[in-house]
Amino acid sequence: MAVTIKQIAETCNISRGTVDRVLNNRGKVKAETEELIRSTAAKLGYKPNLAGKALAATKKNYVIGIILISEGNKFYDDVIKGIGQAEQEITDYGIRILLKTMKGYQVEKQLELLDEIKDKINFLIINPINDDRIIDKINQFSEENIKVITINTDVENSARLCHVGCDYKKSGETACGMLGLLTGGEANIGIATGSVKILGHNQRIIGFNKVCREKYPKFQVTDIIETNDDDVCAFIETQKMLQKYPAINAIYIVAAGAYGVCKAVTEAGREKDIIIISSDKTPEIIKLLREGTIKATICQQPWTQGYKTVNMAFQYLVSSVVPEKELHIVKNEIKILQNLK
Amino acid sequence: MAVTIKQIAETCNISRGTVDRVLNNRGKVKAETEELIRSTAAKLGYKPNLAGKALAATKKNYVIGIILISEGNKFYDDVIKGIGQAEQEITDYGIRILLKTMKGYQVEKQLELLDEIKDKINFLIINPINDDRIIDKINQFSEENIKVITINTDVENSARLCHVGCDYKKSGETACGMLGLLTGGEANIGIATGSVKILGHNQRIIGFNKVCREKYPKFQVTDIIETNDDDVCAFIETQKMLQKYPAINAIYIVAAGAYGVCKAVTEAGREKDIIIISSDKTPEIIKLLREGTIKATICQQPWTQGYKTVNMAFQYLVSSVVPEKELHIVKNEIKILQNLK
DNA sequence: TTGTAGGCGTTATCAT
DNA sequence: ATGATAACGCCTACAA
Repeated sequence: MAVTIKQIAETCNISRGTVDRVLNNRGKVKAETEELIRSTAAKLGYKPNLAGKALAATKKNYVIGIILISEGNKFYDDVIKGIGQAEQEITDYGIRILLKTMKGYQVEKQLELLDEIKDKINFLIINPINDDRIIDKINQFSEENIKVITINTDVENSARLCHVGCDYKKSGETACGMLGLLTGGEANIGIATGSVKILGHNQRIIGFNKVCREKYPKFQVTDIIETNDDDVCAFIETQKMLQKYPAINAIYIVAAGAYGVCKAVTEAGREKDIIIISSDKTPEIIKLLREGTIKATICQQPWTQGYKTVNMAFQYLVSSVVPEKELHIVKNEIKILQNLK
Repeated sequence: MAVTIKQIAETCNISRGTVDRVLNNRGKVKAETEELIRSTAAKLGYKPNLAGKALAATKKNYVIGIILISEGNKFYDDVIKGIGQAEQEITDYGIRILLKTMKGYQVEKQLELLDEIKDKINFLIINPINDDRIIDKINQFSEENIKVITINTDVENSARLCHVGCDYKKSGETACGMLGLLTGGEANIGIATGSVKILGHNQRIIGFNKVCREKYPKFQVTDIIETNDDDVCAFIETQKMLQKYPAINAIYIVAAGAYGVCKAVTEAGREKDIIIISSDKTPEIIKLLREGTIKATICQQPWTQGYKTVNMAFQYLVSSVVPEKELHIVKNEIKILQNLK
């Protein structure tokens, strides 16, 4: 049987209350008793019991607030499913979830949501815009004992507990590795990114280029276009690119806009001789994989991102467990027609 | 706040004890009170609270027994890691794990372990040999209220609660799909299976052939050899195969023996023109991927298999939760050099 | 057949 | 600064 607070109290001839005060740093304990308790706790190998903590925590009615830039972005569908699963599992512990969503990268809007949610929550999960005002807000929440975890996108130098997301660079590396295998290592490549202003997209391209350089010297990145994550824009830009560089025989789609890119390729009658690799697994991409226009797509475990993040918030609230790592990086998954699931 | 037993008792003007009896089917309750309690429980939307149950369950000192045919099989390393993680998380609930391992498919040995473990455990997780005597034993455990979950391999018509494992057929399909992408859909293929007597291996081949037939008509499966999951045997058989069928330019390794197969290929100086795809992610396979001899490997989430299974056992013991599905199938993961992790 | 009460481990409140 | 006690939700032994 594991060691309990009660046992520590008994071996020290001290009340459970005092032991609790020491072990949870609530103060108001004489230095020597504190010392005694800490040492015997260590000696006996005390580990707080989650079930007990959880039961006691039900009284507190904790709320986890979540802010996602998810509207109009199918990628987040699975993130939200993961959140939902975790939510189900932790309602037993009296913890609720308050989810706010928004559309597009407007700092003002996100600040507004933050203010709106602040006095209703005990923990914040956010998909932050990389802006100083947002960082300030995160730090402020943190100081007022609303701890923060960032999900999917991170911000530098903030007081967040940790970040849960993917390794964008590795995602790009994997895309290039896949393309290397599918082409025999020789290709003229067009890259369709979302925006050169978005860090994650750039990191993917950096990873892609790295593998090009180190492993596939005959890969030639001929052009990079921006889709602005919009299918129409993607369509137009891809058309232009294919006209300008007819030698292109492979395309790496870094972000959204896959449908537009593929439409331009098929309209040009090039779907047989251009190999396309994409990112993430939206309904459109699934369709394009089924049709054979896209050969493979690199995913980033969206469900797991949502699930894990909520679970870490739960652990913190109930057991004051601070995530052991600052970065929690999910896997890059390669999906082809046969393992789409 | 969620509904509790206490609340149901109060609204029914009945003691908590009686409500507990009804809700947990302990009998000895008048039919009409039972009816009353059940209906109000349903009306109020009662859901048992895990934290409460778990805390009460600590007194019971439950033990989960696990029997794995894992010795000398690196695949299980990650399964056991997943089990370990789950174990850590549930010790808080006073549940322990008792792991027994064995080597090779000897029915007698597994029966022996089953007898040895029986009176020490409250739940059984097993990687069963497909034999009637084992099935009988599983049914017997189940009747004596030691419920069973099968992991990685399943047995038909047994009283197991459910099975956690991979979809071997899809694994073979994915391997073929990958090979299709890497070869342009034209190849002379040699298949190196473990044993034609092992169900999972055969299912992989069935899946592989299915995609051949339906999607890659120019794929030709020229030869199938058995490695008996042994590298030396794999080496010898592969040598013979390559001599007999020099046209072979792709190999699908279904089970263990990858090192032996690859050794034969490199010794024949054919590593540049034979594309090799394997299964699972052992240290040898990682090495061969790094060297470029193997191009891709199809994995089956071993960690998740271990983790999930223990968690389901936990849920059953603490909350009598019977798995909602009879089959819990993990994903087939494609790993190449860049996303090995 | 039903009710009562104490305990699982932790925490919060009130009293000392 | 410390102790005592009740409570979280559930289970169980015992009493009625």
